[in-house]
Amino acid sequence: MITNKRVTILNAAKNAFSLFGYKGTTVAHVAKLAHVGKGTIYTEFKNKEQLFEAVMDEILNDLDTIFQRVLHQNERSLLKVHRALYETLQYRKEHQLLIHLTEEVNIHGTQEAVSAIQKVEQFILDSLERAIAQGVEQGRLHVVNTEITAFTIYKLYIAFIVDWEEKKPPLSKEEMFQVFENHIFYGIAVRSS
Amino acid sequence: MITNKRVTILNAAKNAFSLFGYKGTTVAHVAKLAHVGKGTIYTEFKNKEQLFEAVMDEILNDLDTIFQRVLHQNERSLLKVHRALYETLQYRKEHQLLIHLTEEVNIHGTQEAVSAIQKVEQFILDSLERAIAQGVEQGRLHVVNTEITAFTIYKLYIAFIVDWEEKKPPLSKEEMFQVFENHIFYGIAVRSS
DNA sequence: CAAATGACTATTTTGTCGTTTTGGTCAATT
DNA sequence: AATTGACCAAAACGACAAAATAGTCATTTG
Repeated sequence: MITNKRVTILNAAKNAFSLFGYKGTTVAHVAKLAHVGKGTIYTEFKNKEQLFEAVMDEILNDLDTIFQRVLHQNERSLLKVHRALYETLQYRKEHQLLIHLTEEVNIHGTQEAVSAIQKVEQFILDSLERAIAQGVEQGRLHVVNTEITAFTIYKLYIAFIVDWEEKKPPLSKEEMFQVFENHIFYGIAVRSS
Repeated sequence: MITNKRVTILNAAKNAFSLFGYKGTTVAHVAKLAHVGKGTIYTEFKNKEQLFEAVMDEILNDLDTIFQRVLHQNERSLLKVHRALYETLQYRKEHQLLIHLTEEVNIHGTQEAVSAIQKVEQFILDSLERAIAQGVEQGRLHVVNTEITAFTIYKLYIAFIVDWEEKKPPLSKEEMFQVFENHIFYGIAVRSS
């Protein structure tokens, strides 16, 4: 066995949490998936919560990778921010674990699920804010308060990806970009003179 | 007694629902508040659900009044839309019943509460869309799709009035307007030439 | 006698308590 | 020394009883 114990357990846990959510996965189940005894898990992780946090950290890493990759591409600020956010939320939407956690928060009020989602949300907001600040420094964006702007853009995307799709056909990546461009970026005001 | 039976019951119900939400108010309680027998309620309303819907209709009426009043003032489109939405959401936020209903939806998944809130939300979206269409006709706004723009603006306000306040000090009416103006109306793009 | 009523019934909600499951430990095993 | 799974206390579940509530209807009332 070349992979070490910790990684093996972590992968098993990632799968289990992804399939069944936080409450839905038992430590015994993770142990079975990882082909280790239950006690072994407790030699690597203090308790179930810490195991879960380790898994979440991996996911935050994935998100970071996505953000870094997109933000280093050579595009105009606007498109960058859009692409970064869109891909992040797409990943978030597709990732079974995050879906399960969101459902868990609505059904039981699992504390772990709540703070996990908050952590992910805060991470996205922070990354977004940095991207915007970058645009401001380059003189490409006119922004009074980067935190407010990051919040605005984030909520707008969430609204379209989550709420809009509850009653209307989903917007494509390009349509989302149009909305973003027309509203946030250029504004709906008709310019006189 | 000059007020008729139906109105008396409706007022009592409005108070009761406002104080305790849908699940929290019992028909017996409404009867006592209205100083009528429980059976009397069932001569005017088919069941608890219909009584509740009658109360909700009154509230939608209030909202309509607010919208009409603001929209007939002589101001530029932007300010109108802002003011209409802000006052509507302010009313919504202050009205005990709507607060209780929102909480109810989060705790139990009361069907009545869900559809009531959806109804209110749809009403606001429709009114907003009409206000925007008006601005477009007058050549004051450049909008591709009034439904999408209404949705965008509405969600933005909700985000600031509900989510933002969970972690940051609330924005004043003027600050809200600034955000609205900077992002949706003028856009954050820096204009060259 | 038509409208109003509250005691009554059927249904839903809440509380309880014994059973099962699960997170975490630790003495036995490798 | 590292690993393990039987074991234990605590939490979750669920079946059932008790309480609360929506809705009905025979009786009362103005």
